[in-house]
Amino acid sequence: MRHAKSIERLQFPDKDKEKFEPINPPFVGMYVCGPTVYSDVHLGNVRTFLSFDIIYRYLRHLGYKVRYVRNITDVGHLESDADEGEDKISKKAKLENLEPMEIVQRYANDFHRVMSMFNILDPDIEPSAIGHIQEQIQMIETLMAKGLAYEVNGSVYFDVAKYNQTEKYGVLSGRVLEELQTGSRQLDGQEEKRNSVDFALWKNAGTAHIMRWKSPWGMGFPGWHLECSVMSSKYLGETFDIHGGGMDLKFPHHECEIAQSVGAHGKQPVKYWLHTNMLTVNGQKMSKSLGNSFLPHQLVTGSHPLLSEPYSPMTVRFFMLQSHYSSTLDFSNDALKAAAKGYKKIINGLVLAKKLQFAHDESISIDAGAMAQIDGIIDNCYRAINDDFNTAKTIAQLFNLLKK
RNA sequence: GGUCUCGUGGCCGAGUGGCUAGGCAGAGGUCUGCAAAACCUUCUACGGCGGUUCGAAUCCGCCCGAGACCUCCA
Repeated sequence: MRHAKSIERLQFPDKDKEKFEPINPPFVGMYVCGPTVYSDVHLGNVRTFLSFDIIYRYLRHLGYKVRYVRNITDVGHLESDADEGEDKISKKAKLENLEPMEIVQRYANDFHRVMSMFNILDPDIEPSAIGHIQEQIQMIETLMAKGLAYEVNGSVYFDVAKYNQTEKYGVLSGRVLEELQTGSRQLDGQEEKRNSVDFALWKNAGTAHIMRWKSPWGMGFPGWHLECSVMSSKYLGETFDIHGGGMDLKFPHHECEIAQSVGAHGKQPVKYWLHTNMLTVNGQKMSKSLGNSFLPHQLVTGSHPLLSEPYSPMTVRFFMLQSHYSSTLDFSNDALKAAAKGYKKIINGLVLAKKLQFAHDESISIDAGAMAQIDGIIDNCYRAINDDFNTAKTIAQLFNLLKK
């Protein structure tokens, strides 16, 4: 690949850009926080996985041997941080009178269907939290042995204040522990914790709970943040290259992950953190709780009230790639309409270019100037995608190429 | 309330100090029996007020507006 140069820049926690250098080239370890499978994935979720699909594909294109791990969260994600906070899957199972594993299976299947609908490649490993209960218990034991976790009534919490004595909690998201403590709202049912910022590693669960496992602290289930620390280190090592996820996971989820991993292994788990920004609707984040979700099938059928017509998954893919992954992107009918036309244009060009390849004729002299121009634009394409995977810039270059 | 981000032409959306972003829409044109498609040309910018600089959409300050996180969320 003549034009394939190494990625020059990548976004960092401190917002500076640096050259991307894998820890053990040509291998790259990449972990992305996957979905909690308790309901349908919406287009906001899709945007994140699409962004990392591009990154995964591009790294492979450059010749890196990528191991891409994307988890499925099937236990431990609480409705709230309060003691009576219920597991999302468990709640849904009760609601629909189904086995929790039926819920997990149903929405995991749905997730996979949606991923393939958008032509998003499968990860190399897709581990689930339930499949790693033993490893999670082991990590808790390690943290307890180091004095970074404590048990209360069969639940185990991470001691953030203790951790903060030797490490800094909150660096990734720019938080300061003292401010978090004074600024945090008063939540009910937190008497068990020594500190409001402490988070659960293991939650005690009585017989009323349908999802519970045996542990040294009694029957219960693992906390949400723990699975990612456990599974990423198991499959990618204690320090790996890229960790991704939605911006809304930066705090507290990723912050807690760092604390757990540093606490247990004594080193930073991740070299490059990448966070994708939110898909918005009328300027507001698309989220399940706000009720402004667009579901993939609503898009394809055009059945959402805000859509004037159906749009293909590839149109949406194109639409999303016209912005940078770290910017918010507003979802609207007009924007999709424009994307549909633009996408068609670029595909027409691609089809045409493929036809041209079979028309080589030795008798026709090649215009050197035009060739140089085309080479220049192709170079620009690589420069654009190398610049923190800037797909918007890259697409603009592709349109320039089209004109030649 | 605290922390942070953003504010680009009719719409979407790149761009971090000087060099055309791009797409969609609009206008004009080429082609065509008409229409469509395709292609060519082209108009409309940088929230406001100051400051730094030879020069700012780009850096700094203040103001206005929007959003995110702080509590489950990709």
